[in-house]
Amino acid sequence: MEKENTYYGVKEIARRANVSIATVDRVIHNRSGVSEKTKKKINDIIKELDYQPNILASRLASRKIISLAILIPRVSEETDFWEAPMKGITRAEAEIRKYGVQVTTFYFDLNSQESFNEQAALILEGHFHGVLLAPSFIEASRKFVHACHKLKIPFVFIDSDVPDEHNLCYIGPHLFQSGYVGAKLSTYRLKEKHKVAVVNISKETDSYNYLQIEEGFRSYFKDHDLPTEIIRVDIKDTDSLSVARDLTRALHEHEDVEAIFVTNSRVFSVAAFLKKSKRTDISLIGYDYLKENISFLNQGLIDFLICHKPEEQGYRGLMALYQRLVLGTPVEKTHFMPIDIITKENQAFYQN
Amino acid sequence: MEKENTYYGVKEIARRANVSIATVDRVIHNRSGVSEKTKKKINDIIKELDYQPNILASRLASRKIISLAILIPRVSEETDFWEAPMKGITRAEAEIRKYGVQVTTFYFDLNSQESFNEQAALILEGHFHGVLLAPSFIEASRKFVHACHKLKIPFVFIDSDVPDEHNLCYIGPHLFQSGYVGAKLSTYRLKEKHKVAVVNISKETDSYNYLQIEEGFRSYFKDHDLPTEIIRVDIKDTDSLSVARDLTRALHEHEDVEAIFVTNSRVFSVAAFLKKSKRTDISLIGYDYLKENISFLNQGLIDFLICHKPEEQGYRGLMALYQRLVLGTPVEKTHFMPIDIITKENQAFYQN
DNA sequence: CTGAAAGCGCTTACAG
DNA sequence: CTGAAAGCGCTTACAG
Repeated sequence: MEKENTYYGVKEIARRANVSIATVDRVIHNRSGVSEKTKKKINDIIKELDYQPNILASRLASRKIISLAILIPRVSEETDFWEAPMKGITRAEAEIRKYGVQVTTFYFDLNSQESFNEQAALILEGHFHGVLLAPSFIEASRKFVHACHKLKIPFVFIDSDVPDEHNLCYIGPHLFQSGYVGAKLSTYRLKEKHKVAVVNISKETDSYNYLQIEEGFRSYFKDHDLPTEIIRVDIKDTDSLSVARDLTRALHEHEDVEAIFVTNSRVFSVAAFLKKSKRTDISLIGYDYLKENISFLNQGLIDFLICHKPEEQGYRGLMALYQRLVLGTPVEKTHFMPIDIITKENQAFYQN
Repeated sequence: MEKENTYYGVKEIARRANVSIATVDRVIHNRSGVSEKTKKKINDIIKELDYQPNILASRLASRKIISLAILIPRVSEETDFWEAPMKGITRAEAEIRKYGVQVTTFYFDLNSQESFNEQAALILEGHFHGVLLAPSFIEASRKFVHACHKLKIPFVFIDSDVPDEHNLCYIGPHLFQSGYVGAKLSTYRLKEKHKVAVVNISKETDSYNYLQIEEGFRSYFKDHDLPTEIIRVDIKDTDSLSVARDLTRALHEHEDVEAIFVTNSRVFSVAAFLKKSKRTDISLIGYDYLKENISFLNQGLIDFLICHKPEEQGYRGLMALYQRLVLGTPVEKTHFMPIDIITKENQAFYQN
């Protein structure tokens, strides 16, 4: 019950260095206006005492606001995937608000690179202290983060990565390995024919992300010397009618497809198609814990969903900026999310 | 950049109520010595202003230490499962230490109920403000938590539950459903014979926990009208020799077992046996992300591991006490952990 | 280059 | 039953 830790604070440092606490504060925060001599003296004492600043006191005393910007896709009618990261962001915000952190969210339209650029420009004008973004448009994101880097604004990627940038960190899936897991799950109900389809439903079917996933997917079959034939179906129009049309054609050409792997969360539209066309013989694997997907999972039309904890991505992304800007502690450059496997049986307890 | 929130604190409440902040403080903390009249006046203002106390300031000003006790199994040579919850506990402790929380851990021996009772008695003497425990011995735990309840010490269960107690909350798996998932995973490589074995390796093979898991396991086959025959193997001596001996006997009696489901983390000893006896035809499912288990998973001897985030259980368990004792916010009575499915392919990114 | 003093929003004796 | 004052460990103008 007694307080064992003989805690040393700025006061004790000041006493030992024969200076005022204001000077100690200057040294702690690397502010200018301290002679090299006293600076060294104070730093030595800090080291000796293994001084740990009290963030509570620090944030309480400082009325400085730290403002962060979020740049993510708007939730569309097509998919509410981005609700989950937003939920994580909101949760993190609630936790760090009391430390004087303020968050502003900017939404762009996944179908419009222009909207991304517009919002990015707004952020640049806003003099934020840090940025969290989903770099859905790679080249546009590159330009934007270069500007951030010039302004010394730290930025964090979630959901997908842009390699070789000066980002504070990346928080999201290891896409190749995720595709690899998808392949494994696709093999469970394979029979003699061994034909599977990779289905891409997206305006940008050859974006870096999808290519990574597909590469992982194909590698699994190679690594295991499986005779499986892999066909690829690209569906650029994401509405359900187009999906049904394109799938009808593909399955007509390849009658003996036994499994379909959808590379993103739009697997529900494939499930709906399979249901309508009574093709429950085909096993179906896709992404993300969306209400629609879970419904098809429970109906047995989707066999597996893979999920990368989108909510946690948002949460951790914001906390990484907080760590950097408020606590000043180091942040790991890459944080891969788990590749969670969701089935009908375990879905009820899944945590995004 | 500007501070938008017009924040009202005790000072403003005091001003409006025409009292001192000391009196406001008394009302906020429900301390005695305030007339009903002023109490009501202050409470009304608090409601009107939607006053949210600033925990930073509160913990900074208060030099009160909150001491918590942990009662969990010691890590044994047989299994290092309990390292994970401990890691979570340590992480939570680091986070809340600055709020004046102090944690003391008491270890008991999973093979000795006596050691549990001894440690429990020590905790009762220690005047702790809260307790986190793994109720491995149900009856002994019942007695202990009754004593806690009498002393008004809140307590939290992790890993397994003791129903109908006055616990603050339970954080752990839904055991029935976990067995259900285990059953599903056991069916993947089933062929014509359809015979599976449930293997219990524990001193207490009919503890409540294992029974729950087994019930879930059996229910899956019933629910799906599968003709599967389920045999049960109880192994009371947990060393590898005994396991090998008992398994040899069981597999001799039942030559056509196609899958083995081990109800706890000791699946590695079954894997070792299968490896030695070259029975890679048998598919193997078990529990927990232990080094040894992962090794066998990677060798292909274990097909699936189920995991309930033991580290998170420890973390959340401690945070629940913190929530109750420091923040005073409500805590959910039951928090089921996800039932995670781990394979060779996704294990590298698993988060305990 | 340095320091004295006020203040952040609370809690805690102490006095009445 | 109530209040004045000191203090928690910092930061922030301001003065020199």
